[in-house]
Amino acid sequence: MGAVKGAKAKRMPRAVRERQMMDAAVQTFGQRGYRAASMDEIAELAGVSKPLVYLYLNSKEELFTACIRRESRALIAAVEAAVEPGIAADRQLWAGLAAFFTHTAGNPDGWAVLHRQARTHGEPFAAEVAAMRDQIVAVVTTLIGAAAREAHRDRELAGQDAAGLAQALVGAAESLAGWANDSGDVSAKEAAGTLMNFAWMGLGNLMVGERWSPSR
Amino acid sequence: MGAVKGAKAKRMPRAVRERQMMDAAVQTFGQRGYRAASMDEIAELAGVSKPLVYLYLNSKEELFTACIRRESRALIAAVEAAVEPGIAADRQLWAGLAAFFTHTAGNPDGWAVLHRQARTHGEPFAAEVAAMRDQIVAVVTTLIGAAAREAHRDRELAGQDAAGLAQALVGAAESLAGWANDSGDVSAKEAAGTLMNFAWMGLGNLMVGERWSPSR
Amino acid sequence: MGAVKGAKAKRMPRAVRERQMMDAAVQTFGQRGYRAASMDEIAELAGVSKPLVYLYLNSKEELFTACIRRESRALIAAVEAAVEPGIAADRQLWAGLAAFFTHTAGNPDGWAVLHRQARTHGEPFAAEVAAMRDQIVAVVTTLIGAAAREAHRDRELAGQDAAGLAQALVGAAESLAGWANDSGDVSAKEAAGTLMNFAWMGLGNLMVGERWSPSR
Amino acid sequence: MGAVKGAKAKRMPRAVRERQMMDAAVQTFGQRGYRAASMDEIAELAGVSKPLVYLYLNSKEELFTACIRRESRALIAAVEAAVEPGIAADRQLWAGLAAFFTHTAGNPDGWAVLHRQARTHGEPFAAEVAAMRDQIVAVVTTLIGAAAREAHRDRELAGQDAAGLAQALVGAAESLAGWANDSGDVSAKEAAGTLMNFAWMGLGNLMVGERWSPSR
DNA sequence: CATGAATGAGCTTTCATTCAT
DNA sequence: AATGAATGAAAGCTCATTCAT
Repeated sequence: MGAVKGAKAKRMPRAVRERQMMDAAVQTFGQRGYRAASMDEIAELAGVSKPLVYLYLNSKEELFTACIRRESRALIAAVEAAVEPGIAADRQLWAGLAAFFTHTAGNPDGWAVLHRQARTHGEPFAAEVAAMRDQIVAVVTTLIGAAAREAHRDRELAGQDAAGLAQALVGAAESLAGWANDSGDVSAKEAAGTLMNFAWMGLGNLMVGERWSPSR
Repeated sequence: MGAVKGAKAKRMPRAVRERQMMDAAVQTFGQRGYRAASMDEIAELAGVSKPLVYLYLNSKEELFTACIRRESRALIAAVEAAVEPGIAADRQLWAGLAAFFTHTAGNPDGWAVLHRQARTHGEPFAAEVAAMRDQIVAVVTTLIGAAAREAHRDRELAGQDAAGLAQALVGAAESLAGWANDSGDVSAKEAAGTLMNFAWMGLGNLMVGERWSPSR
Repeated sequence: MGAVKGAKAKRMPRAVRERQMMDAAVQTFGQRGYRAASMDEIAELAGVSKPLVYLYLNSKEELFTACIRRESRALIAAVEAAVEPGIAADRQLWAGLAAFFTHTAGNPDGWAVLHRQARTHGEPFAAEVAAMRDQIVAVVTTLIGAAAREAHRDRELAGQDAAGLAQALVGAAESLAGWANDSGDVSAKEAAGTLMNFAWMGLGNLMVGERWSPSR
Repeated sequence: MGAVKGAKAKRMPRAVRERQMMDAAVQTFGQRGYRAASMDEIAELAGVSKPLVYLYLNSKEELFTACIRRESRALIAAVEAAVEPGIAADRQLWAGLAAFFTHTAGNPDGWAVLHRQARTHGEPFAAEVAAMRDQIVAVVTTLIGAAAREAHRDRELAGQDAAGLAQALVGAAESLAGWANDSGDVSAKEAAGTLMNFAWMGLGNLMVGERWSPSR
């Protein structure tokens, strides 16, 4: 993860070459940032010449956009694959969060591209990432809706509210991820547990000793 | 808000010029990003020549650092001014959050510098903003501890727990602030309310219709 | 001499372009000095764009260092090629001096780079040229030692003495070279003759034991 | 020597201020070189504001020229003061050389300005230093002429020859000075002695008509 | 007598991008 | 399918020089 094949191998099929380039690009964009990443560096890391990068991916902007799309799809796929429909809503949420932490921890450059770089560099890219966020929000909203119905309540949360809550959840997750990494050895599942405690039970309940647990 | 005096006025005292330059820098860095912002643009926006910017602020890096510091101080000051010691912990938290959202909404470029740009562009700057964040997290941790004691419970939250929760809360707030600014039509008080609902009550309670309210 | 092909010829192999650039650089550095020479001027004189100069030679400092090295090697080679081992020491010395004056006269910009510019602009460059000078001084020291032995005298010049005399001789030669170039109308052979007259008649006496003393 | 008064003292007579500026300028030009020396640095070292430097000395070029003139005069004066007319020519030469070594060793920045910087930076300055050199050459020529007459020889050395010899002498002196400094503790008088050994024994023979020739 | 404020012009360096092969 | 050669444009930074006070 992170390291990219540098060994020169000539005449590879286009799809393979393209993947190598995107791997190199994600790594470079994630670590250096959009502006600081140079096409030279990306090409060298991918083990190809610069004109080839342009032949396949047209421009720095398109390359960055392609990276955002690829990483978005991968993240969404990881989260969606983890959520088992049919089980209780809170369990689904927990599974989704765990998958989110696992994927971002195992793919830090991709996550950096999505979370830090794409939102930092103006309209063309921010829109791209907003679309992905909307998809995640939709998943969360659905889960919350389902939970509300489970609770036998007609009054669902309004869309705006759900969007805000999803924002807060992702922000809390990001923050926890950074803190957990710095504090040493907190696993993705532990982080998901902590976050569920916070999000599902609320501080008010936590303070009177209640806890959320996956095996509740 | 954002707009800077463009009218050329010659021979101003250094302190005034410096403020103009920093205003222009915050605006430019916040909107374009650290790399994309050019010293030319900053100078022009400030209504001075580039050499003067260098004479007073030495380098792009120092200028950016100065912006981060100034905006950090302003944000901390705004939050601390809002928190009235002595009242109930949840009310204090709400007041702090409201001040936070108010300040970031009224100062979007400054907030972008702190939240988006400074953390995206490497160690010298990230450290600067991390220090400020730690100050805020410390305040929140204290509030959560106080709230736990108020709940007349001997069993306090462990230090680690409180710290983790504070991290999650601050992350959620940061994320919401960006979202509220972008969405345009969410007021600071609404955002603070949403977050208190989420954080204090927990999703579990929200879905069965309970709400947190400041006038509880 | 000095003039460089200005005719634009596109797509030349790297080695050729590099030589053109170095030619232009030596000319420009020699005439303007290190600081006053601009990369723009060098690139234009070489008939290429500035980025190409940087692509091949990395920086002004490295370019200057490369010039010093190339000119050093050329000068040493010219002198060494002229000295025929086996003939009398004074004839060897004369041949070396003549070659030295011929080379510097035919290559005034290169000589200016070595003698005037490199020594004037700080450690990185001065060290480079000092190494070359030491090589020449070593050769001359050896010659003087050999001459002393040829004089059938048991009392050789002490090592220190020979080294000091070599220093003085090389210094005198360097000084004369600059003067001969500036005066225009002094040929290399004339300069070599003048210096031999001055130096050898003195050395001749020293080697048979005579000394000058203030209290003579 | 070298260090310049930095203490601020207001309202000094013009002559004093000018001297302070020139001291600072010589030091800065000598150490940094003409181009690398900045008027800012000179003004600060002199303890005055930049406009004052311009008021008194008009421009960087004029300032540099003034430095060259002042240092030239000082060097010439030192040498001329040491040469006692009436004593033997070789003793006079020795006295002059000793004074030269003493002055340049005690005034390294001034000597650097004359020997390294002035000759390195184009016409306006090179001419200035050439004039000084001519004066020294004239002194040496006179001495040699006197010596030739002392030797009861009618045939004097031609002017060109004398100029070349003076060049060689100064070059040898410079070279020896550098070498002596690096080798540790060779005093000005010792250096002068070594050089006289080298030069005078040679000159002595030249003046009685001997010549070296390649076909000897 | 002395200076704080200010700038036009130029420098080194980098980068995204394109030919010609 | 792939690349070595080449560049226009712009960015960060510095400096000699001048006003207005």
